[in-house]
Amino acid sequence: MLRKVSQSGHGGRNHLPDLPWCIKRTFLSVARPRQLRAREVLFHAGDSGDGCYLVRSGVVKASVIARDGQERLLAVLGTGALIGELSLIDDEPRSATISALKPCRLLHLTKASFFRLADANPQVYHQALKILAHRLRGTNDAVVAQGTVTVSGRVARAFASLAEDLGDEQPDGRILLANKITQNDIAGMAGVARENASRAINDLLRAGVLGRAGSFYTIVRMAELRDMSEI
Amino acid sequence: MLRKVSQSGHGGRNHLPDLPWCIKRTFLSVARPRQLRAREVLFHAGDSGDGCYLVRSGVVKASVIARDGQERLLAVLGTGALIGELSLIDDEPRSATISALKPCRLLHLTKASFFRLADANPQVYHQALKILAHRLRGTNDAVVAQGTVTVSGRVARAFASLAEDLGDEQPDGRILLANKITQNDIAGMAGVARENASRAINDLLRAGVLGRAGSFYTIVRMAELRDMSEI
DNA sequence: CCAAAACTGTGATATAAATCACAGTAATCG
DNA sequence: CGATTACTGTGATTTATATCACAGTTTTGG
Repeated sequence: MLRKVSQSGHGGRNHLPDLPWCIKRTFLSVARPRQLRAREVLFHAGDSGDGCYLVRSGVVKASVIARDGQERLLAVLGTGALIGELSLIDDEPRSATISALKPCRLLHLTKASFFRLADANPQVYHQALKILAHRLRGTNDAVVAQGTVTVSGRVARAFASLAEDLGDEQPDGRILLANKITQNDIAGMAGVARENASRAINDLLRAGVLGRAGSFYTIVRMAELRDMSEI
Repeated sequence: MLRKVSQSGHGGRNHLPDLPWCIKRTFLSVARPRQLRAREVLFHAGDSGDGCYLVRSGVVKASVIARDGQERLLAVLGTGALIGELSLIDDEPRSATISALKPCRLLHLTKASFFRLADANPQVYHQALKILAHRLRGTNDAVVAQGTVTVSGRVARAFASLAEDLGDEQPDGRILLANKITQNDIAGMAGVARENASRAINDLLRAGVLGRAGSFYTIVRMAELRDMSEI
């Protein structure tokens, strides 16, 4: 989880803030543990589903398959992320597929438990609203960016979003993406062809905005990245 | 407001469902009236703002100006729409500019009143969560569509969204868009050049999916429109 | 009611990005 | 540890969409 950055920077896009204490407490008091092996699917888009999950450790991805078979990655989420809240709230089918990128420990909270606890403690409702509002700001921005920003900008945006969701700030200020990320992942998040993502990534590496060690990227100049992806 | 369609069809995208009774009651009990003249701006993106508004009559548009000066239209909203809920919840600046397309009567609900009432009646929280969850599903879809769907598909999607937000179902099943809509509006919603929106609209008119009377469009075959805009 | 302003339709051209093609490199697993 | 599979980089080509140009039409407001 990202620490300093997520707290200082207001501008997070698809970022799930560290869960507020009252939501965390809700989870810890009644949620049931669930394990995922690497590559295991938690649920598919379209499944009906009860309740939501908290990622206690590991990394998952949220994706949808477009009509033409292309996979669009919505986010890569690490420890502390909350997933499946939409179906918790509205009983509609899962809006995305969640699958594990590494082995995960999750906590599952049923709809019934959530509302029982929230009804008893409106703080929980208030925080849940904040979480959704934050996500909504992020997706609103993404819609506009998608139609306005160029390919390199969208690739920059993908990295910024990854930084928020699973970045780890180092002592020297760089942000380490604590998971192997492929060009396909980036392309899927930015909604561009893999080849063009490749070119854009290399531009960022050459410009020194990004760094790479193996297939682990680091973000060297976050501000610049944000600026590029700004709408 | 759309009636039959909004209730039968699950698939609404950017649609604000008719407000549930408990939210409506909240508004009616404590909100203060506010008038807008045509073209008047309620607030700009970036403004700080307290509280949210309910559209009692008239039509407004929500838009953002991209960095390059291009206006992106997020939605055109009619009677019954709720606007400004994000800042109500999280105290962040307004995420979009709201301006009146015709004279409007609004009701303004302050943050303090909202939370006072909601704390006393968790039903209100539950419904507010549902409203945000619904919007989030819509914007999630829009992000994917934006990157996946062709220009004509996005134009179709813009019309579908307008139908949800201010369509009026006629006895013969057609949906009348109860406001003058320009090609610029459609282009701004679809995120395409005006000229190309023009071509796509004319294709839809020729195909008989849309109809037009003056600058009032009607949706003749909603199912087909949805299908085209599907991701 | 007339002039100015805003909107529309459609061709011609330019351009960003997708797609194709393929060789080189790294990762996985049997 | 060697072989298959997955990932990466980069050129060449094609394609969808933006942009330009401009004439015709409607709407608006003084």
